[in-house]
Amino acid sequence: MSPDITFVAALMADQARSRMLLALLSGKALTATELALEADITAQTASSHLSKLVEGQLLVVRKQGRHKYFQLQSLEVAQLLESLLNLSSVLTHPKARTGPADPLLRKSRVCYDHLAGELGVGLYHSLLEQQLLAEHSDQVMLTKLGVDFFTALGVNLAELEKQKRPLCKACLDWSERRTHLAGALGQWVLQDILNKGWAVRDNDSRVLHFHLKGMASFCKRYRFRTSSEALTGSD
Amino acid sequence: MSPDITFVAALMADQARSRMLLALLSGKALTATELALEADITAQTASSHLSKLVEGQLLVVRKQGRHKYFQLQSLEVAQLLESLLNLSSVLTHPKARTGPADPLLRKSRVCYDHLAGELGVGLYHSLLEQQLLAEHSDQVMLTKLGVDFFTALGVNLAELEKQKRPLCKACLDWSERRTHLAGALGQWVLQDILNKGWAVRDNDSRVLHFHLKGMASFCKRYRFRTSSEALTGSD
DNA sequence: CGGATACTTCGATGGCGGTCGAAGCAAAGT
DNA sequence: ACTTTGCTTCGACCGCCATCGAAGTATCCG
Repeated sequence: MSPDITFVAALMADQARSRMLLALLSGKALTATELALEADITAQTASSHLSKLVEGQLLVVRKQGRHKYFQLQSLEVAQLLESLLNLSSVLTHPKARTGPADPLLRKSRVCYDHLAGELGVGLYHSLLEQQLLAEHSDQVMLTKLGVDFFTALGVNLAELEKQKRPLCKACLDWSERRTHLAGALGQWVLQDILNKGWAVRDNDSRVLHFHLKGMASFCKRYRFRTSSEALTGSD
Repeated sequence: MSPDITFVAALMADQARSRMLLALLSGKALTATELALEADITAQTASSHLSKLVEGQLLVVRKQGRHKYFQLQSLEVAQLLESLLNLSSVLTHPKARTGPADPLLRKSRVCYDHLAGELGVGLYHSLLEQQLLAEHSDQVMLTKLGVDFFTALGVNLAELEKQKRPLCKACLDWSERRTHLAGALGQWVLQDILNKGWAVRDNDSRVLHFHLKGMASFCKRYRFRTSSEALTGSD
């Protein structure tokens, strides 16, 4: 018997709630007040909606003093949101290619907590081709070579593996129609990019702006070429 | 600016409408009366809902005499439905693997109009490995080798290419987290499987039941092995 | 041609749920 | 200790929309 899809759909069918969910798609944790501003509603209305989203298991909440920080519950929630964005975009602009219309978003964007878009997919497939990563059925895992590779990069794999989430997870990428890397390792990669200053997050969207040298370093590190080496952003 | 996702979500947030949409996920064309039965509502209510789904571009309708046949508008609609099914399933049964719970659905099922599940993914990747198919960015296309391969199978590629849809299209598979083949060629493959009697459709679900010999023939034809050669269904 | 069937339209009904003013509790700051 | 800020709860209001009886149009069949 099919699961009931109306429950989840209804949670996303409200303007205020959808705005808050989309604001969280960048993977950031936002407070109730910030989300109320995002959705342009009062604090009490936001409180009511957020309660529904948490009970509905689409969001998780963490309390710090008087502040409550909300985040998307899982990668699956993020993916559904991207899927909705995709279809909504197609219906609005039928001639558009799959995925976000914005070329910047297509190139590199934050999906939840990891790198997506052309660069995200390029990374994943490069790792596959170099046999650092292996797919088996719906599982993805590092090979022995891959373990050595990332260990040499300074990744504490033992620590990452202690997390409740899988180390490597395949995330379906809507702009590229292929897979990019999610999971603890995917998150590490994004964090590393940011820590190294190779790219910066866009405050108002999910775009990840790579610098010229940052892009080159990223591609060199993971050994692949992009379809275009031309970049936005300054060095 | 993000597209408005509430419109699509709201169309799927109603019990009656979601039932009708899911009934159409197998790719069949159903009449308004059949859909009203599916959703357990009166003809007038169904008419009202179907009108919304057609105007909302989730369904297309074809009139034959006094009968009106409805179908899902596109692969994207099917994919969003699968994505919703997936998350709804995860929320209901957190320990479940991604994708349908039913092993039969995971093995081989109809996704819209083509083969999905383990077999669908196996096919796609086998074609890639044999270099009959090539991926480039978000496009998928037959290679010269691939053209020869399918021509030798009796596929009229010139005819398929005349269709408004792409010949090959990557469809993201929720149970396998990888890609299976959609598009005109994906449809041809499914039709060929059915025409040859290698498998039969399940009347009450999207399961595709392969016969023992049919499975062997399919794997031999496309040159790949499944994780298990054991099958349900009789020869 | 008349009756049956498929589907549509109209309009009324009533349940649902988003919204916010008012009030309250908890944490932080002065 | 008092004030400010973050967030929650309560309850009333009102707009939205699914639903179906009634009636109508179009097509099919004997």
